[in-house]
Amino acid sequence: MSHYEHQIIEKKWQDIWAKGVFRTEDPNQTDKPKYYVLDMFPYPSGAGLHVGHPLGYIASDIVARYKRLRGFNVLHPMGYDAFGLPAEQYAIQTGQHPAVTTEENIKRYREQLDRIGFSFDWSREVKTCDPAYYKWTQWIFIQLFNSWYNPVSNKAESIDSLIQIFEASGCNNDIHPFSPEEWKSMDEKMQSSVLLNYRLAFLSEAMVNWCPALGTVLANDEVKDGVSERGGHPVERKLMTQWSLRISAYAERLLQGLDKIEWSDSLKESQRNWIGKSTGCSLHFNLENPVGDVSSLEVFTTRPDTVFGVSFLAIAPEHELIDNLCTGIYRQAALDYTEKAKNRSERERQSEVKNITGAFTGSYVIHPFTGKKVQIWVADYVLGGYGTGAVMGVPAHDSRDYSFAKFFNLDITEVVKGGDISIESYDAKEGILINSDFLNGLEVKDAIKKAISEIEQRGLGKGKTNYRLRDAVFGRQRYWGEPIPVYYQNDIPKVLPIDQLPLRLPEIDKYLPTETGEPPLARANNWNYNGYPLETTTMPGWAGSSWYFIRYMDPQNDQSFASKAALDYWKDIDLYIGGSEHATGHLLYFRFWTKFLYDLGYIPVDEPAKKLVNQGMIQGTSCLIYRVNNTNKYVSFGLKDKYETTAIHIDVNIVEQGNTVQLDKLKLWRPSEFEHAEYELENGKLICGNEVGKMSKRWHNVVNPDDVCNDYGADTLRLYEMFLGPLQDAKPWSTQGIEGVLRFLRKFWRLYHSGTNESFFLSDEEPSKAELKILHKTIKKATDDIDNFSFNTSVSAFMVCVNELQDLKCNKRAILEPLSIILSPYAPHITEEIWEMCGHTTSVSKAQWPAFNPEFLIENEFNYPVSFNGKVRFNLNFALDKDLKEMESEILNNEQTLKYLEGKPVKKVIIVKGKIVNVVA
RNA sequence: GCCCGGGUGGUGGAAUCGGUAGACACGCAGGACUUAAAAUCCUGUGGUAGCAAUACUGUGCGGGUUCAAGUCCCGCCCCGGGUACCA
Repeated sequence: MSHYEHQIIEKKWQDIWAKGVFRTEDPNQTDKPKYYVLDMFPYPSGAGLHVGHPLGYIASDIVARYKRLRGFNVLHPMGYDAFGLPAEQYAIQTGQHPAVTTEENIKRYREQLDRIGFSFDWSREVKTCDPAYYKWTQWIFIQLFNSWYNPVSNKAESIDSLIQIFEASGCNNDIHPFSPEEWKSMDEKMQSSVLLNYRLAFLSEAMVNWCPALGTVLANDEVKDGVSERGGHPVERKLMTQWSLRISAYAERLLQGLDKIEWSDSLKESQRNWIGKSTGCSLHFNLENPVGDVSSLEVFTTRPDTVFGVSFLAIAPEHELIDNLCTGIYRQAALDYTEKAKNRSERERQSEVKNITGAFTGSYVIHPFTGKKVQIWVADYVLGGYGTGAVMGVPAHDSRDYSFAKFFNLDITEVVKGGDISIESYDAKEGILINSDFLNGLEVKDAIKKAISEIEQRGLGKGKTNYRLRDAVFGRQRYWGEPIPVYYQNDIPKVLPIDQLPLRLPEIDKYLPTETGEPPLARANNWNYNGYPLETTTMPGWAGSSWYFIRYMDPQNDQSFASKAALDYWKDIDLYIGGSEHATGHLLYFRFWTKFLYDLGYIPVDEPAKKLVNQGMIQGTSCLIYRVNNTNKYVSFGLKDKYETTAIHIDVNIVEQGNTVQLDKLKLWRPSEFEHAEYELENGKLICGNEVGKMSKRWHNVVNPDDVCNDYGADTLRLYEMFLGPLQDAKPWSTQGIEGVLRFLRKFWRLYHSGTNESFFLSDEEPSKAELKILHKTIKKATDDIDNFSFNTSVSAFMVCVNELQDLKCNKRAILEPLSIILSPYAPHITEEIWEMCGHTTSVSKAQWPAFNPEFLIENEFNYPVSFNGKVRFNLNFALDKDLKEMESEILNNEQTLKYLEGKPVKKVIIVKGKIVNVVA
């Protein structure tokens, strides 16, 4: 074979690899260090993979192959996040079992992945919908149910330890304190409901995001801008009894843990914002007229220093005392307002943020320090679900309070110097306190401390930390998810015994809720345990993905979720690659479950992934053609402004060079529309417009990697996706430039084919200094670039290397064999073929990464750019160890120097060794 | 609004520590080989002026630090992503 024929080579090696070349080594049989590189596993959708999906997989595969060459035992698995809404929606429409369609999709994904030449260890594949897998997801749920978060030891512990505390010393929290005797006298149901307030998996009545169109509840991260993330359906708030996970118990540790992991700053920042820690204090304002036994309103503030600037109190429309506080002539108007505010949907409230609304309740509180009467208002900018649902209004130093006070003409008292409160509020946390009695003259930071200590001393409140992070709703009114292993004995929720797992998903006739509105599982026959009804909601999509990285370590184990030996060897993920869209969902839940399992001693690490890299999205480039309105005529891009036109998306696969529509293919694509249409061309061509956006069927801009593999080969696809730009950046897909990569591989191939009739030939001659320099320069660059995830520049380094070796007509084995090893992580098929032609009988993936020898790069001279006042004028060659004084005099005596000095005296000569010379005149 | 990125040729991008801006690739122009095409190879390619050597100019805008700034500092403009009445 003298030509590079990618179809033949790639098929050949993929078949050989499928025999288990990339099987992970058993930790007991090897002393190699471990390296765990993981991709976020895909949801197998019916649409298959597009060219954007493999981007991260290619990067991780390069790292995996590189680490193997460096002598690591690499765990590089792949699997499927296989439970989820789309399969179920499809089942509802077609009646096909989601397990069947999911399995078909997985098969197609696998074929597509195999064509790209990934080195996954498929013997470790996991599927979250497999009962052998979800048995352990259910097992973890049971552990969560059987645990509570002990604030003293600051970790999760068995619920039994809490029961012991209750039996020995009762409970003295503010909400429902009880004595040991009272605890013992409670019946089972009462005890169970008390314990539910502590269990990490718990049943509670809570405000949830209810999506009527999907017929299910959604977690906070599954709702974007008031609509569901999947499908874009409206979401409303609804009070429901739901299974939830107490992630809020881990808020502080999830925050602290970020400091010790190597994740991108933007991603850590998203998680910090989502956790939303704020420190401040609670503060009680006594009511002028107490309501029953409630004598005060509690607010939470991060700015207790501004307490002397309070000119009103504002409470949320959901506040529990609202009915009691609305009094006198203001009562009706205030209640009307409350009712209206409560009925507005989340979406409306969000879209009308700028509108200032509120109503005076007619009630007052007494300012704890000044003794003055302060009005209580109800306002929808105060949220019922955060803090205490009540805030102190300090218009001078909070922009929302400021707009509110301006709108309703309330007092604005400046208490921190630094701004101009006649124009806007001064929110900054710096300045000197004024008009504030005992705080006067203090800096804000000190004033906050002083105010809190004063508040605590007078018994008005306490220093306090609040988190925005809410507990995660865990039940879904859906079929296609893990059944929750819970049954109800006399209405008391109990978890199934471990030996009853997995609790298999039952067969049902239809995948819809029952006529009475119960979840689909209620349709199942005999859905009970020993006659007691089983839970009918299922787990959310993120349950299985919260721990899958552990299962890959020991995927077939049926005694435990992974053996201790496997866990101790593999520990955590060294490199995790995936999209940033999971920042506040999956990546938070998976850290939470890891910390939980760590607390119970099941795993040896409390952070799942040491390093995380977000690959950017590959966007689609849509192609648009322009139809003249009310006609059947289409005009080329440059002519569209002459008419009133409508842009129409057409299939990108019938467009050449990014903008030339192939008319014959267009007519075949949609004959009814285009076969008999009229076309106005430019230079004989129909030119289309372009638009960059998400790659999706809807815009006809999906490019299938299979097509690219057919036309150019998997090695070209791999190199090209890496060459496009930095891994982390978003970039639109375009095949402009892919030819260059194919050309590079052909050149590379030709280096090894310098024999007669371009047959394979390598010379065993000693390589020259120049050849060794090129090779070692490239080894160094390739090594450094993989460590820095700078794959685009290493591809260009390979191109430079091949160009230079070609110029030298290099055909030396001592150069070209190591070159094929360092290229092999990027272009595994062509390098396997060449490695075999070189006479090796084992895979190039079993070779050793060539050692970099810096001696070959040592230069003894350097061609210095000589600049005058910073402008480079000419170059001079000097030995690198030359005496600087001598250099200086030689430069100054150079005839060109005289020319550029233009007679001016030399002030200074700066010589930076091996870099530059600058003459200052 | 706030937080995080980013702004460099016709295009994707490079410049990792403040030291020759534009590597590598695409595209384009010209040429070689060929009956022709494909493939391959060679030359040129930031802008302006010039036959050329060369000169001036040039990394979003305005200022600053420095012998030297795409890179550092100050002020602004624009683009992308995240997030929000979170007190």
